[in-house]
Amino acid sequence: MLTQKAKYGLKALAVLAEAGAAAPARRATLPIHEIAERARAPRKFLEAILLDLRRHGFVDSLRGKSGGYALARPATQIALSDLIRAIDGPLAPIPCASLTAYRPCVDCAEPADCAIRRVMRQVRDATAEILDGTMLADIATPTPRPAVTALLDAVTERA
Amino acid sequence: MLTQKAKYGLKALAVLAEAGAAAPARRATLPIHEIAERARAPRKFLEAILLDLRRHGFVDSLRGKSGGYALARPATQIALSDLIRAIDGPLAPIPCASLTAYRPCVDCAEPADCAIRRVMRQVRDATAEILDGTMLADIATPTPRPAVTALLDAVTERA
DNA sequence: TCGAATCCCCATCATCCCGATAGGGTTTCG
DNA sequence: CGAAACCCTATCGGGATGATGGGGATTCGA
Repeated sequence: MLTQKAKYGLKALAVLAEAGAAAPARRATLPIHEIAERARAPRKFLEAILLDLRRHGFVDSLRGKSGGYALARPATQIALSDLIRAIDGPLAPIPCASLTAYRPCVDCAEPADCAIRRVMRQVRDATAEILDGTMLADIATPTPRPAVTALLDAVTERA
Repeated sequence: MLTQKAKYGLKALAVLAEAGAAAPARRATLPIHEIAERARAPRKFLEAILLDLRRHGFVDSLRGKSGGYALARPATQIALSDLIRAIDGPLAPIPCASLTAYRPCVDCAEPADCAIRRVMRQVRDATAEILDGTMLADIATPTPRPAVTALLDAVTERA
């Protein structure tokens, strides 16, 4: 399960990406109350999340009046997988199926023989492939055009 | 995350499937202490899980002396996806991306426009495809043959 | 220089889930 | 009858989750 925290984090950074796309000249810096409003996230809670994302190097912060948060890198270079890992931890359904944070199971005799691990590794790989390939820029909607998004949705709906 | 509960459940049913494969004549019925031992699961905890799986129709139980649990259907007809859904709930990372248990997000304006939902739907679909296609029989090891499993593992390892 | 806006940090909180155990009731076989 | 098994309910500690509050530090702009 994606936690609410990670979801707010994604939405917040998407907001930043959108603001950046609107004014490509310099990096958009938004104060937290504005991010919170646009992302529909509780202000105080979001604050903790953004602090965390700053420590992880996803955003830069500017203190003092007219301060705020900005993306540390271009939105085309921030993969959702990294973001989610930073907030929620490994993508794999179980630790023994993780590549980035492998930990053996206590209740399994031979990890190499474990069929469950093998299946969960497949799930992890499939998930990682999607999330590695989806950048922040891909989920930031420059300006929502109803006709296009409805069409796109119909396609994904069918899958 | 796959809960420990679901993992024990999978392992327990795999044990049942293995016992059934060893003696294909009639369905194997094993007492819980034996299942617990082979699956390396705490006996009492497993009891609650198997009770639950019975209510969901995955296993039949026999009461009284020389009783036990048996698969309600052939192991080739029980998909991991159904098992996991029964114990852990929806496969989708977020409720609004679930097919079998859709619930709209409170913090999203237009579900149809939500890019996060779209990505998570992809993840869900990929996960479901793997788990729908993997049957209990696929994770039950009839008799472990080290050479073969090592080879298989090398393949999945590379992925 | 002052003050307001902002980020920064810590502590706390209620609630729920997770993993597990205890104890006793009911059924059935031998 | 009695032993072995399933069945059910209650409980419990610990940790994660989703927040909120208060107050300190920093900086811009008037």
